Amino acid sequence: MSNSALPAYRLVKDFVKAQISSGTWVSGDAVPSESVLQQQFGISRMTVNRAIRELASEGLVTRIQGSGTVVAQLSRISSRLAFRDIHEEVLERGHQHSSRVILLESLKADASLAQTLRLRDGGKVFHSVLVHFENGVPIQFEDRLVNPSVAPDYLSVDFEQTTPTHYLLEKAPLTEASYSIEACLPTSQEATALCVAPSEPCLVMTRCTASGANVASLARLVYPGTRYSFNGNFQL
Amino acid sequence: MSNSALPAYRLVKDFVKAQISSGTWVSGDAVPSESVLQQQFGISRMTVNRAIRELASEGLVTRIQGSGTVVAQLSRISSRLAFRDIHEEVLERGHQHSSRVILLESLKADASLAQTLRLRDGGKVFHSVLVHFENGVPIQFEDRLVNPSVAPDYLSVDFEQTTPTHYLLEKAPLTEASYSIEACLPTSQEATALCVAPSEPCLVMTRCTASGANVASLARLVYPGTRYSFNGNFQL
DNA sequence: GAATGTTAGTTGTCTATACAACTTTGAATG
DNA sequence: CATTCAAAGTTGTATAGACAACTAACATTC
Repeated sequence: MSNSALPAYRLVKDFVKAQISSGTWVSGDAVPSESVLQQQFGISRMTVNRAIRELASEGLVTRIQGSGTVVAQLSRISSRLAFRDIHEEVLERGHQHSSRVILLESLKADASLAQTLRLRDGGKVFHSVLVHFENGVPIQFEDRLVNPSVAPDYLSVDFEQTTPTHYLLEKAPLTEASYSIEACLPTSQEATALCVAPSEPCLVMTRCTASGANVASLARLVYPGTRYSFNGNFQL
Repeated sequence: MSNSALPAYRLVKDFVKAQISSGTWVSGDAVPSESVLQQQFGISRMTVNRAIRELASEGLVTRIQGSGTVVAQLSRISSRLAFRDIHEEVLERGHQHSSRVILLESLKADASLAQTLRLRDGGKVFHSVLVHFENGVPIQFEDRLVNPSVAPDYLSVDFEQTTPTHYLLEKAPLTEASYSIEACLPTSQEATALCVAPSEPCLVMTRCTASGANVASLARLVYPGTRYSFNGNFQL
């Protein structure tokens, strides 16, 4: 079923990967120069260059102009962690998604909030609180603050039809985001909304997203510990 | 301080990125074909090809051979989550790392464990339990099962000098890993070792690593919720 | 020995060209 | 109308060559 004829640059990549994953070459070892690989494989230097350049961008080797290429330190496993819109995520599992709006309001920013959202002190901020359900079971509590200059009509959106994440991504292209994942106990409001005991640990993601120069939104996403986990995998 | 002369492929990349981050081009929009960009920038097609190919590997655009290139769905933020050796991680924060070995033993695998580690039923498995400290404060409880065929002398290593993660990475090049992050209550043993109340939520990472055809290790890493969080960021 | 210049080797970038593989469109055919 | 075929456009891969930028080792000079 595998492609009978892999492109040449893939052969070079796979060869180097095999040396690394078999332990033949270890961290710090020199990778043959482009001209050596070029001759060994009987291909042009540009093709070798592409292969090794891609390996470098994948973090497997380190290149130093003028010096050479070495096998990278693999002490840090690095894998892509993806945050999908909760709506899409649930649908992807073949389940049904619904949500309930608990609160949708406008409030005045205090000093620290104004600073986080890069607004003037006392400026208006939109605030939404929702619960998301997967097949009728509460799975995410979403408490969100939104910069009005990014989404002026945020308060008039029907968030039982579309999610705040989806709406915001449409209104303001995402350019930057930072997040933090912790384990916390839910507040009493969160425990009630998620139908969990106040003593049950929850995964809490705090996420700040920016669009260009504006901070778009600050969200606190609470997941019941027994019903949700972040998963991922890494492959050489 | 910025490079006065960026290479041509970077100019093309930055141009396309700017269109996306400004919202001029949105998800699904067609990106100009390579020949169009080639003429607009007055450069060769290979250079344009490199630029767009790299954007595709970064997930910003989607290419379909024969059809064209479109702006990708950005509904999933994807950022690299790195797992570093706890020792390096603590040092990187400028703090001091130490660890205490609680248990180091050999045991017989039951059926389910043998299957997970891809061993024969009843085979020998190494088992280690450690606590890691950051500046003397317990920060990670590490319960680990190790495949003896990958690290035969695991039991004779001094894990107050080196960490299991570091040792295993040296003995067996990592080729694959999968992980899961949850919020749980600690077991009584974990609570005691981490000096936290049994009711305090903890972040639990379960991680399975493989080296070639062998499953190398299965680890349960427990972090006190109040002292640890996973952080990351995304940038267009 | 120390400083300087030279040289060979390496990676970084770019070009012009070529052909293959695939998609889409539209024309020709039945 | 439906099918088939052809053509144009797009991306995927590869080449041979060129020059720039940088590093490391060596030789020369002071």
